[in-house]
Amino acid sequence: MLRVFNSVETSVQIASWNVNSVRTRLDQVLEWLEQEQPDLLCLQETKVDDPLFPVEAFTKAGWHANVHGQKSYNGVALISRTPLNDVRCGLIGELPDDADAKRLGEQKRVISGLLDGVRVLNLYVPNGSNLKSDKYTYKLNWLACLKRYLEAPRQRDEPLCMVGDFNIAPEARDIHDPERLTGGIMATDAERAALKDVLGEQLQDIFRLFEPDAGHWTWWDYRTGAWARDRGWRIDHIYLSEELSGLARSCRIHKQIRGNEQPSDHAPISVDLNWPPDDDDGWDDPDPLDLG
DNA sequence: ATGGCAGCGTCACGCTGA
Repeated sequence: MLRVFNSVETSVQIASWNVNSVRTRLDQVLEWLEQEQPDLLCLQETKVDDPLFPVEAFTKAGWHANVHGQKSYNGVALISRTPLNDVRCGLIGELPDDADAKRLGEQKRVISGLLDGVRVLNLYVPNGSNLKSDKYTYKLNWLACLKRYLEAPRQRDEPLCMVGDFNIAPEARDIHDPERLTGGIMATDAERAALKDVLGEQLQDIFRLFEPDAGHWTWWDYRTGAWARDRGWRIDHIYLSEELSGLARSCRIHKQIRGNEQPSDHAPISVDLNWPPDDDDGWDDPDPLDLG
């Protein structure tokens, strides 16, 4: 819920976590919510059909759950302290009679809702498998569809917080071994260009506003002892539209969660925003870079 | 160059993820 720091300053925390099965990770998710108390947690890879989603466990703990899932694969959810407004599932609905969008919507990868007037868009971008796979083409098509979705007038008018598992490392500094891995899946020029196209001039990778260095990862492969060797990728991101990016106080990767017993292969990420903006207190807003 | 680990569905192992 909104935390009041003084009479005029409020803050909202939005988080994202690919949990790799919400049922297997349920206790860890509830524990993290209890500790961190975000206003909204966006989940990806819930891997469960809606009737089997453990809604009650969240309700009992005082959370609201909006779900958009499927059996075994994909699946996204919004877990919030207060009810969200105008929850929408999928990219379709904004692109009338678009067969391509409908086909891409068969996989449950998108859910969004309004939190205090901010459109929070929770994404699970396709992985793409390998460069020769049909899934790779699907990934690029999916990103092109997302771009058109964001360009629709209704989307452009709302302050946007776009979060999730993007399955793309935007730059060399987002991979533990860029020399070896650049050009492979999650690090091709085509994927990076498609993501840049989605972002346009308006959406900022908010983690990079606070941390320019390499060595900050959100995903560590289960195999090859990647976690023990800290060989990771930064593929989970938070993007903010122009009116929000100046209000970010911090952006954190909750790395220690990857060290849990039976962990997800992803760590949560979160952003703290001064929201709603305070514009009538007679003081200049502090530079968020000075607060890191 | 390849596989490795984990979860799912369904009960021995193939599919998928990243």
